[in-house]
Amino acid sequence: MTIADVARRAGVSRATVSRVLNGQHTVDPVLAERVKRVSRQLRYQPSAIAQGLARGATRTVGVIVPDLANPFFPEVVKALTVAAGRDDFSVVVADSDEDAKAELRLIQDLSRRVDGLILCSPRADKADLRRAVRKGLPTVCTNRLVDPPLTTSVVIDSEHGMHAVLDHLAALGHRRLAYLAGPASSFSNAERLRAVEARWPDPVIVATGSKSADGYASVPAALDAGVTAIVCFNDLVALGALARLRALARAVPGEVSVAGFDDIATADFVQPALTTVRLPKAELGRRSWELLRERLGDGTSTVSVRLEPSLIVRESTGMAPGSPPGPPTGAPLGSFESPSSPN
Amino acid sequence: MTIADVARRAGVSRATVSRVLNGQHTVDPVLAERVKRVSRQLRYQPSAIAQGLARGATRTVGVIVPDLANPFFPEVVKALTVAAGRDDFSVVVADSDEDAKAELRLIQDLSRRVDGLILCSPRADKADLRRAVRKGLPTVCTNRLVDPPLTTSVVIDSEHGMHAVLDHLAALGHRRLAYLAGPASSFSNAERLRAVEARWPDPVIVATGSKSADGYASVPAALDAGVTAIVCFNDLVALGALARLRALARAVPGEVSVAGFDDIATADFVQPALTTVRLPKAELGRRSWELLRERLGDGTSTVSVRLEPSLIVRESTGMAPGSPPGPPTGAPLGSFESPSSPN
DNA sequence: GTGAAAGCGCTAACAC
DNA sequence: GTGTTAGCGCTTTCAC
Repeated sequence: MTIADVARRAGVSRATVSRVLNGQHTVDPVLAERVKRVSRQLRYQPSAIAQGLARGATRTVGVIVPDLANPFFPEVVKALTVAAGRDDFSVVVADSDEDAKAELRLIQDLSRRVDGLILCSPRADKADLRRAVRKGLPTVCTNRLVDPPLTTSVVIDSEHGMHAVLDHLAALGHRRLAYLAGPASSFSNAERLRAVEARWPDPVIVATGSKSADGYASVPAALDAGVTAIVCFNDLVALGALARLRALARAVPGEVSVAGFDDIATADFVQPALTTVRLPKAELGRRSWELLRERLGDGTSTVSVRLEPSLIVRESTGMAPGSPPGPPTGAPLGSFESPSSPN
Repeated sequence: MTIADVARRAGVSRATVSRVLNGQHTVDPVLAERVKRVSRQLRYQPSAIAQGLARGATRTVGVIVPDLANPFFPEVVKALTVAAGRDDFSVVVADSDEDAKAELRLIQDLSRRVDGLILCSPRADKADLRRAVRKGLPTVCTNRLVDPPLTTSVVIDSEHGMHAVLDHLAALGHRRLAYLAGPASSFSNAERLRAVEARWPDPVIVATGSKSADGYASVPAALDAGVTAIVCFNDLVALGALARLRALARAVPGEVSVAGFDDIATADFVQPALTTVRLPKAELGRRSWELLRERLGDGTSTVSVRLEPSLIVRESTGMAPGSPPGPPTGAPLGSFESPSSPN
């Protein structure tokens, strides 16, 4: 079932079929109608492969994420897909399983079949990334700055987000705090880590991963250091931490407060509901697409975008044990939102 | 950067380059080495598009899921991707957002660019599905039987799974039970629904969706009917139900027991830990690939596979209020696992 | 307005 | 062994 079949049955040339099917208005309405009818009854579907080769473009973009099982990424991908779809682009998703090598392989593989790439929270190191993307196709990164002129990024103001939780916790009277640090290869983690260390006196840093099981495993280390507050790399880790604290019979937020990052849907459905730094997931996806679309066009837009997170205070954070009753001495923060702004 | 560039620089024909790069051993080792060296230093990457057109096959399969944000699907997809990767196939994932129309569009779109399709829990109706897949490329469905000879499936024995929870609940003394039914378009839901109605006397059926917010919203209706046990379409819904019960100050499992389906990772990290029917997600993915691979080969393997779920008893289910203390009268079930078996 | 023909980058007969 | 050649299914000048 090729364009030739349609052309023959419609008594026109393949060129004409192509014109009609691509909405060129330069065709006799009568012929156009005939072509449409025939291709409909033949259930003709042009081969995207052949179109891709002939056009030199596939109208497809690839997005690579470290872990689809972390609901954060699907949220971003969904918004991205909708936005790209509006511009008639398809998106294909791939999961690197938090593995830098696999990520690099996926970049290579996808590069051969798509018009552009969106790397969500890429884990590969700078040099490898630069090499993989070099001379390659239009690429945008989310959650990471990579060689700015080469690649354009949409990032989150992690410092702001971290400061927001930290100030909130300080106002509640907490003095000893732990940060459950995520993957060493995560740029967001590095930024968050830097922000805690800069803002909080002598924080306890516990290296962990990005999954609930990691959070579960890391709680004892934090507790041993005598903390009353635990800030986690992400919500999945925070969920694990909550579970461990419960297993250890530590009241949350009575004895220890817990906060996460991301604001995945589940954060609001657990007990106690999770206080977290919400990242604008949908906007992250949308903006990523917009940036990529620009690069796909003229090619050399070099602006990056920075989005602002917002603190969502729920039930997992409260007064530090032994703090004076009544409102905290710091300014009440509550749940504040900051508008995101381009940069 | 095409194969012609490599050929020129290596002083051979394009055919030879192609042979070398495709691992044909029919080439002079000296030439082969030279070709490899040149293509390496030119950083040559064959165009998957051109290869696809020339070979008539892309070595890529598409998988369509209703909702990537439900961790159940990423688990399946991950296992599927690993299995396909072992056979040198790439996987592209698409999310239909629980929308039958979108799903059909995705089938159409992907059909034009992949060698085979895996439809996870497809939501479109039988007729549309049959039409979309008809004469189309090799397809396998998971979680749904669709026109068996046309499409081959890997399904879960939902009846068995439902019976397991139901028996467990009955043994705990429950008499009034609600089933929070998922999307009407879900085959799994239809099967589970049929199983409750066949096995439980006068169950309360509450129509809901597939997300936590749906579960949250549906709890009052169940409570109004005076139930002491709630079985949910999936774990996400169960998480929402748990949250609502807490908001309503109903003790779980003291006053009401809750169970889900799937066993997503989070099920074990919430409070109380969720009793659920575990579906063999990894095996679902693996078997789907194996079935598709067979169809990709000779083409007409027509066997389907049925996998067995297992009841995982955690903390969200307990004795019905007012039941006699001591062990339940029914046979103790605990957490039992049944080996999955082909069919 | 329409068709013929060239070509996208690759593979695979088929000769040599 | 290796090169020549003919496509794969489509788009797109370029004549007519």
